Amino acid sequence: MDDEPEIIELVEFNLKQAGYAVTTAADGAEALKKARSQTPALIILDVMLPEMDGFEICKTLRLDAATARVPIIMLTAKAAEIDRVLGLELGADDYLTKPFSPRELLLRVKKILARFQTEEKPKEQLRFGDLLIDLPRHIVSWKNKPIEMTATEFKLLTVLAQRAGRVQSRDQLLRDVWEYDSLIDTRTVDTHMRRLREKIGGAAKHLDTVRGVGYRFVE
Amino acid sequence: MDDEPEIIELVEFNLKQAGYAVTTAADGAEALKKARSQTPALIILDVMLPEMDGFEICKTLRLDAATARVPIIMLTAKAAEIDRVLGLELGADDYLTKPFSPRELLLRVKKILARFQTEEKPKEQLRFGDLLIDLPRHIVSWKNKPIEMTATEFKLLTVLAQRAGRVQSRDQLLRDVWEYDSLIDTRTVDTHMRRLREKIGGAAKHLDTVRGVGYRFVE
DNA sequence: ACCCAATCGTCACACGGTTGTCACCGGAAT
DNA sequence: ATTCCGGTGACAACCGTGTGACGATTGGGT
Repeated sequence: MDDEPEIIELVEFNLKQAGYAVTTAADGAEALKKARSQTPALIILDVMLPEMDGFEICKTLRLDAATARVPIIMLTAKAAEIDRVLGLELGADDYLTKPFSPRELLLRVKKILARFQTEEKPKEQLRFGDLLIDLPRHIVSWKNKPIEMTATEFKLLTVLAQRAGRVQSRDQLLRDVWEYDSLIDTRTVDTHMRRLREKIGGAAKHLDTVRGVGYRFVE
Repeated sequence: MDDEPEIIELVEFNLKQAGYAVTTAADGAEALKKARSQTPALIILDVMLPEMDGFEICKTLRLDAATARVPIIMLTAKAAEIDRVLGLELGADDYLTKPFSPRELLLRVKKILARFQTEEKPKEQLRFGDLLIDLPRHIVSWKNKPIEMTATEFKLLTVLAQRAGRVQSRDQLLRDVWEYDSLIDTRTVDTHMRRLREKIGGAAKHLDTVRGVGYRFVE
């Protein structure tokens, strides 16, 4: 599902060669329609598409119950987009940066399919020592005692924990936690970090401030 | 990474002769461990190995995110194995049948490295001997001990290290590190270089002053 | 419909670390 | 010998972050 014919053909040829059944789509609308009716085992999606871009399609696929669980591999030209692609907002399962080799493509496809066939879902729980974050249940506990927190605080903690070790700038956090771009002050992040730290008590040692850069969850 | 000492030596000698940095491993477990910690640019793997055979190692390397993208050349005695080696299941990038000539080995190595250099992602880590710069984590360590530094110092070090070997003028550094054009004195760079050198201690040997021109990171 | 509590975004203030600048000095280049 | 350039120490201004408080909004309960 791509705009550039050569890339479509390259992907299609190699996957068919390897024995996979392939369906292609010329634009976003067609892609969504086919994905919904056929529920494929895997979707390969180019970021650059006519009309609706790959990001939009990815989000839409995730919202529809019929396709929400189908793994998605994104094709992107920019390495800078990787974080966003794999992040919460889009939730792609893997990516390939153009140009890529056929072998690379097949490897990714095989890896993703293998992972999903063994029912290994994206993690539902994050554990760091005594800190436990249960995503579907929306529960955080410290030393087996539940910690009350608001939805925003939960999401902030989740985003940081899922990128454990990597520093997240305030802008990045605003995008991923608040989900719309910087209509709000970046200092708001500070306030929420403070409230989060107060509430999680001892687990606050996981929340690092990296001066001049942002915040980081350390294990 | 081979069992037969002569072959290991042959490969190692010839690659070093050609200017490549080589690490060897005596068995599969050691190979996996080293591959994971060093993430080499290329792995040469003998099919015949004690304990775990080359096929297993190849599969394991492909499954680990740290080594999944590293190209692999397999050494095999049997021409009949070639299909399997290059096929999807193993996904090696090339092979050599024993016996092979040093010239042949070098040709393959060169070819594979050239192919893969074009699809490399921007590096997340820079390593120079005992000095490690981790960009997403925003951490610098020397001999595995973290070094505290400010955001500006980190960026200065990063910019220099990413252009390792090439001299950067003070103006260039002001543009790339401070990101706006020379509202500040070029001598400010000197001060930051001093502070950086103080903090990174032994690693300061990497930071060269090129009199009359600027600064350079040497490996 | 009304009230109350909880949550959220913003602001002002304070403090400490960080940063840019300068003057001075020693050594390299000519 | 002289000039020029980079290293060094000191310092004041500034910036970034933590913090307490406040008003707006929301949502649930009565």
